[in-house]
Amino acid sequence: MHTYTEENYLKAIYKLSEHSEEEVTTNAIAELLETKSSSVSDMLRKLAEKDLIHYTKYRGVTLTEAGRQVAVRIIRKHRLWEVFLVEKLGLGWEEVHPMAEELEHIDFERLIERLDAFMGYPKRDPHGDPIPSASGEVEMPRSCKLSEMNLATPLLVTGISNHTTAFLQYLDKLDLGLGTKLVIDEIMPFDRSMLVTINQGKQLHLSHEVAKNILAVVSESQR
Amino acid sequence: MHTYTEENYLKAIYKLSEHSEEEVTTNAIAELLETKSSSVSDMLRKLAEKDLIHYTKYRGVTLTEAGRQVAVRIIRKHRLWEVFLVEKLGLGWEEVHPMAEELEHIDFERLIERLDAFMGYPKRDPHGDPIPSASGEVEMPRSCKLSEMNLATPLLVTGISNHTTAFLQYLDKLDLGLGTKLVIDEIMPFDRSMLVTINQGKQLHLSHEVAKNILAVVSESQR
DNA sequence: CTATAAATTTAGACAGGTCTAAAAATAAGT
DNA sequence: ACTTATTTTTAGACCTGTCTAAATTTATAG
Ligand SMILES: [Mn+2]
Ligand SMILES: [Mn+2]
Ligand SMILES: [Mn+2]
Ligand SMILES: [Mn+2]
Repeated sequence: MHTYTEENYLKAIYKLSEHSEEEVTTNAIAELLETKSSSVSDMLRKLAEKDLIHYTKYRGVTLTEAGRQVAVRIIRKHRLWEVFLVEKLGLGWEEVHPMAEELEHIDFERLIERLDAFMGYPKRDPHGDPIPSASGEVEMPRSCKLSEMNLATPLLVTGISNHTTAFLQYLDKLDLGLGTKLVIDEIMPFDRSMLVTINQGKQLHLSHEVAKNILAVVSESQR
Repeated sequence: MHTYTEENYLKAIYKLSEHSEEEVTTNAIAELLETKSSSVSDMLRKLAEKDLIHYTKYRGVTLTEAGRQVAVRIIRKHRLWEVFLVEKLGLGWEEVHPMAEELEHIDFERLIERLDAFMGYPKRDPHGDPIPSASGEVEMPRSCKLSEMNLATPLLVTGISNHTTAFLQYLDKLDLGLGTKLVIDEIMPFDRSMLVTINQGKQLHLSHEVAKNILAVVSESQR
């Protein structure tokens, strides 16, 4: 249908516009895709030609409905494969992302549908991200960055917004993962690092950078 | 490592040299890959440059050991994925080949190894083809074409050498698959079609073209 | 051995994608 | 408003892989 490259551009634009209403910039895409902005400019022209994006030169881009459908479908496949790799093949959540980056481009309706069924129609991937439905709906979870939450409130870790191997391995070492209960005990003003207690036990010291990449909700159990 | 295209050429050369000692010709590759012979010539020059094939202009090609390793590894992945698609996802043997054509290019050592383990280290794919080992050994099954076997001998179907959807669906309709026991009752001299009895029951009429693509061995039970 | 046919390779063009360097447009600073 | 800095786009080149048409080599048939 589309080339792998086109798909990667559409996915990048989707991810960059996911959490804000602003137009996506050429440089932002170049940085995410580790390519040059001149290459991005070129590709934007082509994608606009195919009506996959709205593009005004020098002004940035947004996805058209057609472009959004393509992007969401890729993300659906990416996350379904990640569930498979972790749940069925027993691979670690820190190593599956690069594999899913390639598997996501394979496009057979029956394969996706069967994979979904085999996994029991999962709602979230191993990093806590929502799996878009076959019709392209994405449930936007209302979790917040740990770095923006309040002291002394029972919290539940529901997502990780940095999928690099290094970061996920670090969380493993800390014994911190999806479903971990935690309370912020103290926030250091000078570097915004924090002390937290996990699962009513061990106390950890998390840098602001780490806390920014952990998503949490206020724990149900206290309501 | 290599591009998908290079991999497809190496696989094609492997398949064409699998059952004969002769050099593989440019035209044979072009036909298998549904491309033009001028494109093949070009690619052969590049593959020889990378020492993946032995190539003498106008004389045909053979794989080097390095080239063979690449080809066999692709085939290993192709067949492992086919087992997964049929055994775990419940897809039909007639529809998995195009999917495996794409999955075979995804190359992560740990993924292959885990997939192999998940499937219980299968020896054959859903079409009866042997799955190469991780170290590149391929057990060459000594089955023969049904079209070349003798009358009145108990036979066992062990492989299918045509993976097209149309052919496999036809076999499904005939109730003929891997593991089917059969005896050749009669061979019509004028068109070499044959009457066979399967599983000691139904009698079928198979064209020579069909019989050529069914692989069988003399059934153990009679020895 | 020579003429023709078949197979193969080369030449030249093109499409998709990337890069560097240069030009153009927009944003920022005073 | 004017000048400078930043962002973005264009120009020109290159790489991979494909094609058609033409040239070359090898095979086949008298
Ligand atoms: Mn991922
Ligand atoms: Mn994920
Ligand atoms: Mn196959
Ligand atoms: Mn097969």
